[in-house]
Amino acid sequence: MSNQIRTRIAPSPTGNLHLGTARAALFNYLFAKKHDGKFILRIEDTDLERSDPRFEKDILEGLRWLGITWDEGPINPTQPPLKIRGGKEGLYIGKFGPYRQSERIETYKKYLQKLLDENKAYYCFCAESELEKERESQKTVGAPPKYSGKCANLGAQELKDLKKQGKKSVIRFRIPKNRKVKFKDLIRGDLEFDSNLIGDIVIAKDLNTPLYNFAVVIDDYLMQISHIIRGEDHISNTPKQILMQEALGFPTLEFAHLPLILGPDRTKLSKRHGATSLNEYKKTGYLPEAMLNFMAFLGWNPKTKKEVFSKEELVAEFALTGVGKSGAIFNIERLDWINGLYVRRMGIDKLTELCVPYLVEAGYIQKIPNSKFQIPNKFQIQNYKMIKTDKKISFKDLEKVIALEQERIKKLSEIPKVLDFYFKKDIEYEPDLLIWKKTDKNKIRKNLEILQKFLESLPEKDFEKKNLEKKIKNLIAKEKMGVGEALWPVRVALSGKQGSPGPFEIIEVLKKERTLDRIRGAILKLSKNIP
RNA sequence: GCCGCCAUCGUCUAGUGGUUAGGACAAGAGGCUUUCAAUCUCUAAACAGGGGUCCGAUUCCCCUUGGCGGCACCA
Repeated sequence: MSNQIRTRIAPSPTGNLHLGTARAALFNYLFAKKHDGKFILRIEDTDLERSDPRFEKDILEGLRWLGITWDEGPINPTQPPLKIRGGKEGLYIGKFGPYRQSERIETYKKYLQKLLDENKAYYCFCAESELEKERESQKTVGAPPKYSGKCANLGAQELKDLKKQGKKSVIRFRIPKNRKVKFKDLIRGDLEFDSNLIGDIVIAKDLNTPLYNFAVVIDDYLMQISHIIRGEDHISNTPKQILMQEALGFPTLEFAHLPLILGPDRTKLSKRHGATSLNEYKKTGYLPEAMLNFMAFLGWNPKTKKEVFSKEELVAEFALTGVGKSGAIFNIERLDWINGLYVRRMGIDKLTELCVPYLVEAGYIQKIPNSKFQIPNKFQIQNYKMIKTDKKISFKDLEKVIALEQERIKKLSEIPKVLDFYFKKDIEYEPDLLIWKKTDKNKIRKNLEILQKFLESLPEKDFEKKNLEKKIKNLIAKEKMGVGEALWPVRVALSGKQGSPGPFEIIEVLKKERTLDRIRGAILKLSKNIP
């Protein structure tokens, strides 16, 4: 069992789920699954000041949204899948909750005491301001900024006195001198650090307040993590952690440092580059499958020409050897492309379901109470009322409307804007937009009038794309109108847009009455516009 | 400043001691078409520089340059 691959993601709940963290989670997940191992989630909330349950919730929900599930954790005592516990907030997703460092303080205390007893760690009473000054002066001399070791060898009496005075202290780990710390990074190869360049690091504020570098070492050991896959920004923490593992008698483990995700200016992706939280992308209407596919290619590639991967395919193909060494710029155009791809491939019922919230938010539709029903093996759907026109719309009709734009949108949030012509009562546009190329205005108006009359004569049931297209095309030929001169103005009259779905498709969803209203409106506009 | 990591089209990248240096996104041109989108075809676009090693380096080594990361009583 000890040979089992076990990976983990260890986010701190001091912010929403960052893209970098999500990608690291994905790589850890893929690596574990590929090798029939376990993937673990551990919330690193040792910094109580900055940690917030809200962020923990965001992290868990984000991972769940992506379909990155963890295989261990405290068992959910209350069966519902997503539940906020009273008192201390926490939540479970599926069967397991996350491990939380804040709940393991006693464990760390034991090991902290052990290091102290063995004189591998010591109390330090230096004030922060003192240390800062020290670092400053070291920098000006060109020396590596590190702790001087002032408190490293305090006598027992001295220590007692300082404690008695109530002087504030922290616990430092004694970094062994003259050590070349070597380790093999699975992505970068052999790496080496000189221990003399590392100062004795603070591993806890006190026995009950461990700090990151210490808690990670303990947990990775106790949770039997086999591979640490994390961002490149942790490379320089690695020698410290290895030295601590040695001091505690823990076996060492494998490391793999991922290239960073960069902003367009090639610096580590951060807020000033725009959205860095996964939930912002979710809100914009990126699909989890697309997000996953996109993130996997940030630093990894399958060495084949295949670009589109499901989660299962990623698991099958993933290998650490396919991970590159240099940072990758977060290229949103590529994300848009791949998201559009997934939008186009999606079943229309599912797509419609996902678009509804955006239409609700835009104030176009609202739920009709008690109209819910279940699609077998799928999800609950319901009917809606269109706010602007005060008409009902069934889920089926809504599907037809969304389908108009399925191949035109890149992300779900675009849907209200491109479909406003359907949900609004009246549309606004410049009369000149009705003019096809350089066609004469009167000609355009005449064409519209011919089409108007023709449509008026048609029964409601003929307002169906295939049928209608044939009939109108016949009419155009018969009247010798010219396809563009006839169809462009109709399309504009119906959509009010430079670009939109075709006129027949729009007519089908708009139906007879609304179609004719709009054509009449267009004719009126053109008449007014004549000098 | 110190330590470390990295370096192929604008971007993500494949690749090799001898290649027309390949693909994708984006860009441009064209086809289809009433518009947009989708789709199809085509075009332009890269081995940071300098030394070695070698018959031969984009590839191996060194240096330079550049970029980035870390250097907390954050993680």
